[in-house]
Amino acid sequence: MAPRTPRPNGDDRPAPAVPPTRRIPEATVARLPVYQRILEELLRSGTTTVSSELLASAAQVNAAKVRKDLSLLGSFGTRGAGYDAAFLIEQIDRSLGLDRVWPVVIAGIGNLGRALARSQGFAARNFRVAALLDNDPSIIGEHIDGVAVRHPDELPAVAAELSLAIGVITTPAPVAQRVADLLVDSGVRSLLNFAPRVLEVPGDVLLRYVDLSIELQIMSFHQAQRLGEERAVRLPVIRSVGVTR
Amino acid sequence: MAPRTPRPNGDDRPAPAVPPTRRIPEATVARLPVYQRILEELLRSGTTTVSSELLASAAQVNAAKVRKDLSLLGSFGTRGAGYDAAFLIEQIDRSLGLDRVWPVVIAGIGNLGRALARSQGFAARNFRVAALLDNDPSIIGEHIDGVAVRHPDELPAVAAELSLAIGVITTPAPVAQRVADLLVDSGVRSLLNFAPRVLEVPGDVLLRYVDLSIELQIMSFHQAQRLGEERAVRLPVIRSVGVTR
DNA sequence: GTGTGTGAACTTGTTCACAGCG
DNA sequence: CGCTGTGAACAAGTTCACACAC
Repeated sequence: MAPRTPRPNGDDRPAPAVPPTRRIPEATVARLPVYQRILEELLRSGTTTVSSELLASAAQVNAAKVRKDLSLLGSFGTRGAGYDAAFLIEQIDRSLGLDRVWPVVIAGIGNLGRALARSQGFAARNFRVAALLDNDPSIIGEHIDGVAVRHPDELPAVAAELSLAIGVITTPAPVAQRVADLLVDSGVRSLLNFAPRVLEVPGDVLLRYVDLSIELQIMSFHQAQRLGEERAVRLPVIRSVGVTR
Repeated sequence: MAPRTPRPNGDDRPAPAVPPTRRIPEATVARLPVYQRILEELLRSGTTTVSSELLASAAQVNAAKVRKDLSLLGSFGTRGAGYDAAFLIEQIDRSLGLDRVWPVVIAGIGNLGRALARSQGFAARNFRVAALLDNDPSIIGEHIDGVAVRHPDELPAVAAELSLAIGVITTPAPVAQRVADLLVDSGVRSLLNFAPRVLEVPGDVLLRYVDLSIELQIMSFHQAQRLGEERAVRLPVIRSVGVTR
């Protein structure tokens, strides 16, 4: 399956002399944008210094986790005081690679693609919607926030010109794989897939799913779980030492 | 910060005598919908029996993981043969609570809310878009796929009537918290938040984020990482003290 | 033989608890 | 004294490897 196994298991290199940044675990990377958002809100409301405790409670995580996460980026806090919000934002931005502009291409300009093209999510940070693709002749040529919708066949030319970094797939499921192939062939190395389809891409392409149906199913599980528990509570369960409360 | 700590840390109950189903780890729950989708595609293409190996390669995970995940639901495979696809789908559905209909309310009928309301994600499985909310008078009364858009003030009445289980928040960020409170007060116990805002909800409410901006930032990190690696290979990397910049 | 189901080893992620700096 | 930064303990999740059912 994996054609080019990147590091299947046995790591042989003793220690790669400290990579560009210290190795940041995946779980931490996923939390950094959350801290980022909270810090910005705090800054907007006049707070300049923030403790791990405060950040943690806002992000609904443990304070030790916040400190560990942040310490992976470097020693940016002041003992006894906390972190300088503005400075921390800058450091997180740098660690996440948000100190550059990333050109994004959206493929599939239906309801969702259109909504995303106009969304604040791109505009707010350093993401520029650089290209829009659709194969429907009645849509091609339309402009959304100043960017023209083009036919996928034009992608190779467009990609060369714009050095597209991130592709967003909002096509119907049946064509999602074809579109993914096209994007990958044009040099796009990160794909965000909104189509309800499991895609295959080469090992060096980062592929993430944003899938409404999967999210809903996970919620369904928890909801059902809860129902099960309630049922269990109503019937036997004798609660002796009960902290009735 | 956290007003009603639900289970801050120390769990006191010793072990609730085996819950409804055997305890299914969170990571497994997140993968079940993926297996589900693959199984359905296989079934559609005529396959009736499937091995953990095949499922794994389609889902891009390890075969042992598939087997462990599935064995948590029960012993549904046949040694030497594999799993019966149709039967397995049924079992996963049951485990995920998809053998009931879940009424869903969507709050915020902008570009995204509208796109979701029409989306296949809901229709395909047992989720019924039961209510749509928006406070814009020019939208209220509009029908989307047969469901009328109503004012949030009507929510209490609507909720009582429909026993809404899952709320989807697609409002602008500034009102997201208010809408969340409203939904929670009306008895909705699972929220899917698309607004770029960290929300506070009582401990017994399940809250998940689907956040374009966070997804993009994670992609940015990996993209930057990749760039860094390339550069690291090219240059000798002399790392003295001065961070001139 | 073939492929499941599962203990046991291992890896990753989380939390604790405290030394030490400001 | 307050709060960061981090080693060490712990928990969750993954992978291996193999007994065993078909």
